[in-house]
Amino acid sequence: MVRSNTREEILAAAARLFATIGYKGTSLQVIAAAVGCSKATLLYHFATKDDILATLVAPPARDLAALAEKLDRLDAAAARELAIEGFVDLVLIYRQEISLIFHDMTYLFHAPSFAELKVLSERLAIVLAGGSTDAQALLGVNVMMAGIAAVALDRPEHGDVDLRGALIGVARRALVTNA
Amino acid sequence: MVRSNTREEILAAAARLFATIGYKGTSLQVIAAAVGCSKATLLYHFATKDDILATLVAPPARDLAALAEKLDRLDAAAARELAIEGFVDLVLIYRQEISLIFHDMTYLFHAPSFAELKVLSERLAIVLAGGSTDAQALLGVNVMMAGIAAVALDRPEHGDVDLRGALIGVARRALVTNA
DNA sequence: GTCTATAAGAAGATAGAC
DNA sequence: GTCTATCTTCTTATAGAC
Repeated sequence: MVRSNTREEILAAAARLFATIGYKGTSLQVIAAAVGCSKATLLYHFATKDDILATLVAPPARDLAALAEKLDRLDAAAARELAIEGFVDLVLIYRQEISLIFHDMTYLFHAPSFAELKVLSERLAIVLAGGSTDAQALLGVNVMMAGIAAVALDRPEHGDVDLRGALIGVARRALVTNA
Repeated sequence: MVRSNTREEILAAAARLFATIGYKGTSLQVIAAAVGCSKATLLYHFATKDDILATLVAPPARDLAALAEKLDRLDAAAARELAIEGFVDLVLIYRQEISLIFHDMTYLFHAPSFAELKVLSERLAIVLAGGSTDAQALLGVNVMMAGIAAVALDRPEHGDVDLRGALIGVARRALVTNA
């Protein structure tokens, strides 16, 4: 079969499959079947299976880095407000990619290319905790982040305006406002 | 090597590995290495790899069923209070098992033996939403449940008294008190 | 109850035809 | 750019010795 955008179709199928059944649980065979091509075609467009994963994770990682940089230039309270909205927006834009990051975090974070991602998400967590590194505040942040990422994948339909507001609402409530 | 409790050692190693790197990501080879026995010994104690998983999930499923039955006999407000504490206690007691359930939910829920677990967790979610099936209330519940389950695994150390209180606090805050 | 050896198949990846 | 065929390694599971 001849296509103009096989590469994009592979990425779309892989994102969906990785997010739902995990990286390890998704074989090249399954991705190829979803796209309607052979395993060899997958490996013509991407050097390895890991390469597909890295390609998927790069854009959200780039946007998270940009968000972290913005946060650095704000005081704690303003940073936290932007962090909440920025995190929810990232999750909504990249819901599949972020679901897979949380799904396979243990596996992913052993890869060197994800060390940066880990550092960035820890910086975001501290900002969400209001600048504190207090264990209880960070616990609330981690519950909120993991919960929102897990939930976002289950709502791939539209009506995202409401979903955005609802997620921001949950995030605000979950975070202790100890100011 | 001769042991008195190989079966229990297998279950302990499998729980830890399934929770951290997922069911599909954990091979019998890896479990056997962790236990210090051969793959054949694993399959002497358990018929299949799936049998190990089913054995691990059975106790939390049984306790969740018991909790759901208790909740049925309370009014909405009292049920919600018990549901919050009951859920956090379940997560703390069975943190590895529950982490693996959330980790491999998509995979697991295709198996018929997990249909009951899905029904039970949905019933719990409705109680946590204060008896309502309103989409926004259920969203908060789902964020809270997934977030708490995800976070609990990362805290295998002691100090569980504080962790229990902190998780209950997050849960109460995340749930909308629209009474 | 535990082991080694092995079967049967699926995994990721490569070679080479078209 | 896509395919079929193949390689190697790893998977789950079984057979049979001890």
